[in-house]
Parts: sequence; structure tokens; C-alpha cells
Amino acid sequence: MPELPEVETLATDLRRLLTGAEFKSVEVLWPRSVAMPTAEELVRQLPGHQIQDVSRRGKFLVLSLSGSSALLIHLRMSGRVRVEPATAPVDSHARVIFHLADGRRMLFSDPRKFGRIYWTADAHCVLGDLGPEPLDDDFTACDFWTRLSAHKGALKPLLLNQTVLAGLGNIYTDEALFAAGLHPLRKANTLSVAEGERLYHAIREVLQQAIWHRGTTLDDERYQDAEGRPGGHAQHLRVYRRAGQPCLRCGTPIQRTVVGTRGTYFCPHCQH
DNA sequence: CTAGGTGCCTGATTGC
DNA sequence: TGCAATCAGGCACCTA
Repeated sequence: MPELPEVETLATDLRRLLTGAEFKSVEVLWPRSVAMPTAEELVRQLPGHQIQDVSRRGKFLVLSLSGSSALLIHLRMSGRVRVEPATAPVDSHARVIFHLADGRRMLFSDPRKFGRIYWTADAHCVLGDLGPEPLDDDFTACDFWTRLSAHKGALKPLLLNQTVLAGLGNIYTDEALFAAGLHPLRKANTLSVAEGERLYHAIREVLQQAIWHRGTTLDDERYQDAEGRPGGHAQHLRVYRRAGQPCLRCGTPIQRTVVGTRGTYFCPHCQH
């Protein structure tokens, strides 16, 4: 599933591929993929708008358009965005097809139909509740510890909460907790300042490594970059989907448990 | 306010 | 073998 590193990789690719491109027409094959405005309005009014920049906020892909509107795309579980020539065969899971004036198309495909597209003049109304960007310079360890200490629940659900911190999903949350030596059920407000700092640095390092490898594509998952290539980070995962295999630090078998509703992987010896 | 539960979805896996 | 049931999971939405 696409999390911050996958969306970052995609945004970087799309910026290179799409800056300056203009929408010629839009085909909506699954109307519920369009969250805002209605599919009809998108089809009627998006053509003619130009893509001025592509960036990322949390797990949202942000396409800044002429006229200061923004096209926001959330891939959720199985969404994918690809730029391809108009002659490419149409993906059977295509949900929205953006035909570009230069003849190419930007395809949004999504087998599980959880992904959502927003077109709005006020991106803040969609992105406004997101927490800080973990890789931003102005997001500090001190800020992070303060946020953690305000919650008495377990660390894992808290790190998945996008209003606390933007961009982490199931994979990188488990990886960051392992790297920090913290148990997923550890209560957030019991962390020492030093432990908070460890988690802060672990999150940033795990995310940066994954971006370096252009994201994680697991065997049964379909994350791809804008040109259809898989990411290379799967082989660097240290706990995620490694239940029963030896911890790379101490050799103890990695355990899988369920926290909330999420499959959760951790080393019972290294994480406290 | 927060915490916890459910629905949205389909491909892959499991069970009979 | 074939079919049905189960599971996975991010987030919106609901209730306590």
C-alpha cells in the first residue's frame, strides 16, 4: 500500500513528466473515485487546466493547476497513477482516465476502489487536518515528543493517525517502531524524552531509506511508480511480513499480532 | 474530546 | 476441482 515514500517517489516522477501538461478530457469509469466535485463537474470543467507542479502532502498526491486549483489524489490501498501513451492498452482496473492535450494520458487505476480524487480551489479543506510532515525541517523531536505525550493510547494506532503525523502507514510504522526499539502497544505518554527522540529519528531514517529505494512493492501488492516500475525497498524491511523469521538484530523470531485491526510485526526481545 | 467499531471494496488465500 | 467464506487494510463515519 502506498505510504509517504511511495507517494513521494510518484510525485517526483509526475513532476518531471507532467509539469506544463494540459488536460484535454476526462473519462470517469467509476464515479465514486471522484470525491469532489461530482464526476460530471470534473468531466465538464477540468479540460483546459494546466498542471503547474506536482508535490505531496502526507499520502496525498498534489497536482497544482492553473487558476490556483489543486487536483488531490489519495491512492489508499491499491491506487496507482501512471503516465502512458494514448496507444497503451487500457488497464482493466482503470477508474479515471485523464487525457492530455499532448496525446498522452494520466491513468488512475484502483482495483479495490478505495482511492479518491478531489479537485478544489481550497486544498486546505481536504488537507487541513493533516499533522506535520515527518521529513520537514521545522518538524522537531521536541514537537514530536509533545504530541506523543498528549495521548495515553498505544503508539501504533497513534502513528497511523494522520492528524498526529502525516504519511505513515502500516509498513513504515512497524519498521520505525522496530528501529526505535519500542513496542507497538507501548503507551505514548510513557515515553521518555530520549525514547521520543529515538522514535523521531527512526521514523525519519526509515522514510528516507525507503524513498532512496523508490518505495516498497511487496509480492502481492501493486505499487508502481509513474512509469510502471516497482520500488526496491521490500528487501530492506526488517519486521514487516517477517513473522517467524529471525530478528536481524537478535535472532528471536519476529511476532505477528493484531493491534486495533492492523496486522503488526515486532521483535518481542528488542522492542519495549 | 478520545477510543473503538463498522462499511467501503476486490484479489488472494483458506476451508470444505 | 470448484465454490464459498475469510482476510487484508486507510480512512470516513458513527457511537459510547
